[in-house]
Amino acid sequence: MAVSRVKLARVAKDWSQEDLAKAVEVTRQTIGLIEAGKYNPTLNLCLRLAKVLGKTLDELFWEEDK
Amino acid sequence: MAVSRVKLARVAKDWSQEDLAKAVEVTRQTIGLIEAGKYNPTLNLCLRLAKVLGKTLDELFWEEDK
DNA sequence: GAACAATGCAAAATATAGTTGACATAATAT
DNA sequence: ATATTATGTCAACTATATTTTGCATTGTTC
Repeated sequence: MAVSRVKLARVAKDWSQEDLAKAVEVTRQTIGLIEAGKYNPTLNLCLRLAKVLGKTLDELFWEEDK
Repeated sequence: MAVSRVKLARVAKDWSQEDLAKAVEVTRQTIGLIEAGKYNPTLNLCLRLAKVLGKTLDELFWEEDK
């Protein structure tokens, strides 16, 4: 499966999982699980991730097709 | 506070809360709470809501400003 | 004005998002 | 080679999303 767009946006900023975790106030493990696609984050967390990564919700999480 | 865009999209389709709840497979109460802004739904539920309402995540949940 | 559909609200239960602490490993730096 | 940083994973815990049941209220509509 494709690399998560959260991970792409994170490494584009040269941030570690821990850097991102601190920026959105969750743990490193939570970021790891989200990037691994093993998780279903809440809307609030998605919004915080989008903001600190300089992306919109759609850019990080939307999938066009069916 | 402004009316939730989920509610606007729902009434635009002439659906009851229960209609929408069935379409995304949650309870009527969950829809009511989301529309009332008293809730923090999961990403999966947001995606299902967007799809059945014919909107994107950003159209329903993104806020530009700060 | 009784009957019914749509919504709001609330308490108790269940499922799962997110934490904490710890250990293992890979990569890189020194 | 060893110290350090970044990541994966796991078990046990806590917080909260979501369910279930039930009752109250507000329109309709007949």
